[in-house]
Amino acid sequence: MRIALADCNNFYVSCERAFNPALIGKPVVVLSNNDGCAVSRSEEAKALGVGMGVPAFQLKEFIEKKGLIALSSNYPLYADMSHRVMATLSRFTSALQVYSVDEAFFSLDGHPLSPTDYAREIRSTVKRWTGIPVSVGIGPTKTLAKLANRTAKTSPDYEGVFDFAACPDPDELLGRIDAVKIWGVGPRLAASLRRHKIETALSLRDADERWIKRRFSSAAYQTVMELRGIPCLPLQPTAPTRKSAVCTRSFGRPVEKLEELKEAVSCYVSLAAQKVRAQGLAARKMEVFIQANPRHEGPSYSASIGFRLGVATGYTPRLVSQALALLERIYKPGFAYVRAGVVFSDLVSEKSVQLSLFESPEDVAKERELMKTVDAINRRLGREKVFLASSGVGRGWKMKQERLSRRYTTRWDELLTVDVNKDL
DNA sequence: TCTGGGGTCCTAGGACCC
DNA sequence: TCTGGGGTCCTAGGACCC
Repeated sequence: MRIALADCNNFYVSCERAFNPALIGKPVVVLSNNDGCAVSRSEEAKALGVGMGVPAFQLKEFIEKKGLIALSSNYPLYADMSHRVMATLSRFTSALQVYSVDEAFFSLDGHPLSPTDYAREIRSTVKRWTGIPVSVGIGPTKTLAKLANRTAKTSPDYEGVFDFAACPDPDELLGRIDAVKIWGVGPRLAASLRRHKIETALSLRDADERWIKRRFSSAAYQTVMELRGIPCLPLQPTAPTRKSAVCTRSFGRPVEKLEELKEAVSCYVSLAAQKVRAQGLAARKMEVFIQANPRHEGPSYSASIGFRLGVATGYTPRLVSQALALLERIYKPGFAYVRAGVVFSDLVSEKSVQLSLFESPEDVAKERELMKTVDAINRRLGREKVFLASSGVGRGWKMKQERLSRRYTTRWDELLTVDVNKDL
């Protein structure tokens, strides 16, 4: 069994560079939602010492003195580029598991070329067809493919492709990898392991697996087995249907009034419900939460409340009114709220929704038709052209995106134009 | 002054049942 | 004073991932 992991290098930054070559060779970061902090960094930015998750205000000095370029995140662009990369990868394998926006696992079994040669061909094709640089790691298990990918990325000698099987001294390599870098080992587990003198991938691999299972978890046990080359995490080529959909935002300013919170929650319900409907699903459970910033002066407060809907639905007006009722129950005046969110879970297929005695199938069909129309309009004319008045008309709940690039690939009016008479 | 957002899975413990 | 045992389901919270 040979599993490969293709992972795009600095994905968001690479997407920006694909359409704006002026960014190549420069220190660039892409900021999170609301321009909050750095979430993707070019190699040059990393070399400057810009850390992952560094808040935007701390970047100011880098921007002014070191020429750092900071961009707002452009999700429509990244989503489209992700599809292009995945479509390209899928030409090379029958079993592609899209693991995240910028990563995919796939099987390399049954190809005539050596795994390394095949991976090189894949890598150069993706670069040529999409402009996105990817690294490929190969191993007998997903966990080892992940580690191999890391090696492919961090050691320039390998030119973006590394096969664990081709490694002359795997123990030496594993001995150099900090346990916390292993897929599935987070800071908490790593700290506990350290207390037992397990500090590297090598020592975790050679730990007593029964003890690991007893002392920690079955997930940790699986990690140990995977490090030994025994697959516990199978390739899952078909994407499972989503189990939840959430929308949460920080406000960027403190909000005290219930009316304003209501607008925000209404807006988030609309967005999350749209995600649910986009997959042909309906929600049976909803949760609303609000948070008054513990970092601010004065007392902090946060609360969440869940509700089981009698009948699963994706109908925004119904969901909004329910959410607002929940919000009223947890709202306490006198706090400076900085964040709110909604979670939909227990999602079921729209087609198999069990109606109650009091629902008329005709009404439900009408509701669905209405939502379908609204979604279609918003898809064509841009997000939230049609929305509930309860979401407010002040546009106060939109994301802050002050340094946004164009949606080069998904909007006709934002296509890249090239002036052929001008030198680049 | 300004520190993201969207997911999944596991586990422990409570409620309840027989 | 002694106070079962086994099972299910649900929930909250933790941990981890990108």
